[in-house]
Amino acid sequence: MEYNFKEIEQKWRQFWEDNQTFKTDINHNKPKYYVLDMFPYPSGAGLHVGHPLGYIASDIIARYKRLKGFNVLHPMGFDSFGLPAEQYAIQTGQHPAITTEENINTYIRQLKQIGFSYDWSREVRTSEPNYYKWTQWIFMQLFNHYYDKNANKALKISSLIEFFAESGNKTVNAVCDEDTAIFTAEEWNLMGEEQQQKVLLKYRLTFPDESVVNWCPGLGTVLANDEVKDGVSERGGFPVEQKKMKQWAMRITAYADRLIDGLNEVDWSDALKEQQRNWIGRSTGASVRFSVFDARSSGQNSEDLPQTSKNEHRTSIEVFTTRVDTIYGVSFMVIAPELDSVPSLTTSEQKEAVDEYIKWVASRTELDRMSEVKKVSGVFTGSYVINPFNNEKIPIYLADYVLAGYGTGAVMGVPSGDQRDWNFAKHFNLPIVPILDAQKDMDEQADNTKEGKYINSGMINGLTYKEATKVLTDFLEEKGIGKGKIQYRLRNAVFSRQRYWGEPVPVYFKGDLPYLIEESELPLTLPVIDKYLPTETGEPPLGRAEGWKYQGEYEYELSTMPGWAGSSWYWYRYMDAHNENEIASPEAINYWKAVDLYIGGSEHATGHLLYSRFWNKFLKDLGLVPEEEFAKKLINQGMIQGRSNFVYRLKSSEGQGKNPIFISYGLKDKYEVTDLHVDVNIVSNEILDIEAFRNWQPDYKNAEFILEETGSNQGKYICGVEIEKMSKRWYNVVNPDTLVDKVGADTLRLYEMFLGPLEQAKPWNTNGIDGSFRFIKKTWRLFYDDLGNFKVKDETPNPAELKVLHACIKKVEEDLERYSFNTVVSTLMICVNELGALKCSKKAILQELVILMSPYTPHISEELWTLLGNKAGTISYAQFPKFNPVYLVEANFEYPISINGKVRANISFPTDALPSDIEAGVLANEIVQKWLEGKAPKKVIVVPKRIVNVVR
RNA sequence: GCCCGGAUGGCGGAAUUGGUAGACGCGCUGGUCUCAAACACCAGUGUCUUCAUUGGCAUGCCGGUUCGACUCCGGCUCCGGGUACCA
Repeated sequence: MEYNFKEIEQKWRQFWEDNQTFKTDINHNKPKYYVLDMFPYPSGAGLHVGHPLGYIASDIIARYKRLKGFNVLHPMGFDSFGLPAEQYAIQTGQHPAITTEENINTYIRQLKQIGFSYDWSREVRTSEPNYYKWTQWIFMQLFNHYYDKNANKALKISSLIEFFAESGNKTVNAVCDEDTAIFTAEEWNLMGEEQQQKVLLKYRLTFPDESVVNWCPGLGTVLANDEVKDGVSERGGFPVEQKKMKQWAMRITAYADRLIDGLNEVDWSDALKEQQRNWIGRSTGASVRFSVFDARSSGQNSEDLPQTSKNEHRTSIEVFTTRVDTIYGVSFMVIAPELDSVPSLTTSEQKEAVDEYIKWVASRTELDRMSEVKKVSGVFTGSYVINPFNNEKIPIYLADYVLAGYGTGAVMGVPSGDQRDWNFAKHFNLPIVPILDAQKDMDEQADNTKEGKYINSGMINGLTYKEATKVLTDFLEEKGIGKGKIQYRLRNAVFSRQRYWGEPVPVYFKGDLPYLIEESELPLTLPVIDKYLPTETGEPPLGRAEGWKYQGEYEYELSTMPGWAGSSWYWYRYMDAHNENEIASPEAINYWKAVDLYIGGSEHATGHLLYSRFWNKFLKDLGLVPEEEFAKKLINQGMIQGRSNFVYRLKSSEGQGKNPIFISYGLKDKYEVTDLHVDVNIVSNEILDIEAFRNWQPDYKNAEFILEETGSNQGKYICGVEIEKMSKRWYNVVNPDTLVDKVGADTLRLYEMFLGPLEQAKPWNTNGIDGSFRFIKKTWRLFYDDLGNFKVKDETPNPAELKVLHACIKKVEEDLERYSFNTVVSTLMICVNELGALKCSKKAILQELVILMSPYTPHISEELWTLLGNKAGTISYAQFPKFNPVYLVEANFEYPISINGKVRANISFPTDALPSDIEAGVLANEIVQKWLEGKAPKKVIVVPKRIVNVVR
C-alpha cells in the first residue's frame, strides 16, 4: 500500500470538519493557552507560500500545547476592511463587501487545505456589522473618557464635568490640548452648552483635531505616519503631502509613558521593542519661553511692527530643547513655516519674502523635502526674541528644517552645538559663539559633545554639563519662563479616512459640534452609495449616501475609521465571537485573559502592535480586560521573499515571426542576450523543464535552446536566479495549492518549517522539498513493507529502540519550548532514519513517534494513529510522550582539571570507556600530564565526575 | 547620520550555558536495482597534503581574554531591517 496523501488528507480534513475537532470551550479544569496569528487582509491574489509560514508555526504550538494538556484557543479571522477592495470597487462598481466575501472564501479554502487546527466557529470579520458594532462602541468609550494623570488612567468624562462645575479646571491634572485655557467653576457654569462641549473636546481621548496631516491625493485620504514610507503611501506608492486638516484624532500620547514602560514586561524581540521605543521617542529636556522683542517699548520705528500685532501679537515663543545648557550660544530662533503665529511675527518689510518662502515650502512634497535635506533654506521674519538669560536680541527665522508637528514647532538655534544650526548660521552669516572650553574649530563644524567647562555663558561659566543643566532648569522654573519637560515624538493618531470601505464613525454634528449617536442605535451600518468616489464638492464617498442623516436631521460624520481600528481589539472578540451584548463576556475574557503567543510580521511594529497596546490599556482602564499588555510573547516571522528564475534570449532571435533561441546560464556571457523572467514552477534546481517551457507561452512553442556543454549540467538548460519580491509579474509566485497538490499539505508544513529559523527573512526555494516528502514516505515504510503489508508488531521494544525514541522526545520538547521549529524537523528525520536502520516496527515506539510528529504532519499522523489501533482523531489530549532519561545511557562524563587551584580544563570520556570513576580520574591525570609536558605546572588535580553531557 | 540584526561548505542551515565546528536537508559523486531511465536504497562529500594513514588550515577581517572562542571583549568590512532635519 502506497502512501496516498491526497486520500489521507482529504479524509482527515473531512473528519475534523464533521466532528468539529478543534472547537474550543471554556474549561476550568485545564490551564488555558491562547495562540494567535495576525489575521490577514483577504487580498484578491489568495495565499502565496509566504503567508502560511507563521500560521504553520502557531498551529504547531497549538497542537503541541493540546498534547501537553492545555485548553488551547487558536482562532482565525479576517481584517476585511481595506483599500484594495475599495479600489476595485471604484474600477468595477462591484460592492467591496462582495469582493471581500469572495476573497475570504478563497482564503478559508486554502487555510483548511493546509490543515490548520483553527476553531472556525469563532471566526471574525472586521467588516461585518456585528463586529464593527463593537469597534464603534469602543470609539464611543474613547469619546466619553479623558486621561487623568493623577489616577494615571482613563476616567469618565462625566466625572470631569462634575469637577469643572465645582472647581473649574485649574487643579485638574489631565492630558489635554496645549492651548486649553484655565477657567473657574463659575466661568464653566456660565458657559453655554456649545462652549462647554468645545472645552470638553480638548480632553476627550478621541476628538476632531485641526492639525498637519499626511494627505495623499492619489488615494484621496489622509494617512497615519506609519502608513507613509519614504514620502509615499505604503499602499499604492502615491506621493504624500503635508496639509492642515480637521480630522478625528486619538490621544495615544496620553499613554506614551505606559506604552514605553509596558515593553519591559513583554517577551518580544529587542529589535521590535526598540523600534517602538524610538517611535514613541521620549526625550528629556526643558521648555524655555522667549519673549518677543517689543519694538514699541524700545522706542523703535513703529512701522517695523508686525502688522497684525495691534491686538493679538504673540508675546512669547516657547521652544523645547534637550540641551538647555547651550542657551548662551543661541544666536537665532527658527520656527516652522506652517505655524499660525507666522503672520503676526512678520514685519511689513519682510512680508513679501516670507510669503514667497511659505509658498515655496507648501509647493514641495514630502519626497522633495526629504531628498534635499542637506540644502539650507529659510527666511528672516523681521522680528526678534529676547534671550531671558543674557537679554540679547535674537532674530526669528522661518525654515522648513523645523517641523510644525514636533514640540512647539520652534527651535532655538545654537550653531556651536548643533550641526543643522551651524549650517544655518553659516548660510545666513549669523554669529557662532563657542560655549565650552573644549570647542575650538567652530569654522569647520559644530561640536555636540558635552565635555569641558562653559565659557561665554553668564551664570554657568566654569560649570560642567550636569551642574549647568540643573542651575539653568532651576532658574527657568523660579522665573516661571520654563521648566524641565519630557517631549515625545509620538503624535496623536489620525483616526479619519476619507474612504468608503471602513467603519462609519458613530457621530453626528449639531453645527460644528460632534455628538455620539445613542448606544442602542449601534451598529451604524455603511449606507449604500452609487459610486465609490468623493462627491463633486470634495466630500468623502459617504457624502453620496442619500438621506443618510441622524434622526433625519443631523449630518453624520462622513469619513470612516482607519484600517487599524478593527484590528486593535480583535483578539477579545475571538473569546466570545457571537456575543450581541458585549465585546465579549467577562467570563470569557477573564478565562482567556491575554494572548500567550502572538505570531506575525514585524512590519506591524509601529502600527497595529502599537495601536493595539494603546486600546488594550484603555480597555483595561475601563475595567473590561484584566491585562495591561495583550500579547505576552510575540514572534515575528521573517518575510518570504520571491526567488525569480531567468532565461536568456538571444537578441538576434527577437522580433516577430522569428524562432526564439535561448542560451543556458553558463554560456550567456558569450552572446548578446535579453534577461527574461520565467515561471519558477517549471524550473527545478535551476534546470528548465524545456517541454513545459514550450507550452508555457505560445510564442515559445518552437523555441530552441543552447544547452550547457560541460560539467554536471551538460545537456541541460540552466536558469539564472535573483531574489525579488514575490509578485505575479515576475512569475515567481509559488502557490501553496500547487504544492499541496504535488506533495501534500504535511510535506509543505514540514518543509516551510525546515527552511530555517522562523524569524529570519529568506527567499522561497522549492528545491529541497523532496527531502521532506521523502521523510514522510520513510515514515510510512515503518508501517508497511515493500509488498504493502502492515508490519507493525506489538512487541516489547529493546533498549536501542527506546534510546532512539527518548533522545527524540527530549530534543523535540526542548526545541518546541524555545520555538526552534526547524531543528525539530531534523530531529524527527534522524529518529525515523534510525528506527528504519534498526528495522523497528514496534507499536510502543511508533505510536509515540506519531504523536511527536503530529504537530507538524497532522494528516498522516492521524492516519497512522488509527492504523496503530488507537481511536480515530484523538491525538489530542495530554498524550505528548514522556521523556524517560533511563535510556540515555551513552553519556560523556566530564572531568574538570584544576591547575594550581583553578579549574583549567575539562576532559570528557564516553561512559563505555570508563570502568570506574577512580580509573577515569587516573587516566585523565595521565593524559593531562602528557598534554602539559614542557609547561611545567606545579600541581595538577583531576576532580572526577561532574556533568553528564548527553550525546546521541 | 542614528538604532537594531546578521556574516559558518556548492546551497538552506545546526552547534541550547565558552567545550568533538559543519547536525539535518538539498545538490553533487560512486554503487545497488533496471534493457535503460525515473523512483527507491546504500556509501562518500569543508579545504589543502597523501595511494592511504596521518597531518596542516578552516565559522567576514584585525587584535585581545581563556587550557579551550562560531560563541565573550575591542577595532574594522560588508549585507539586511527600522528611522530620520525630532531640536
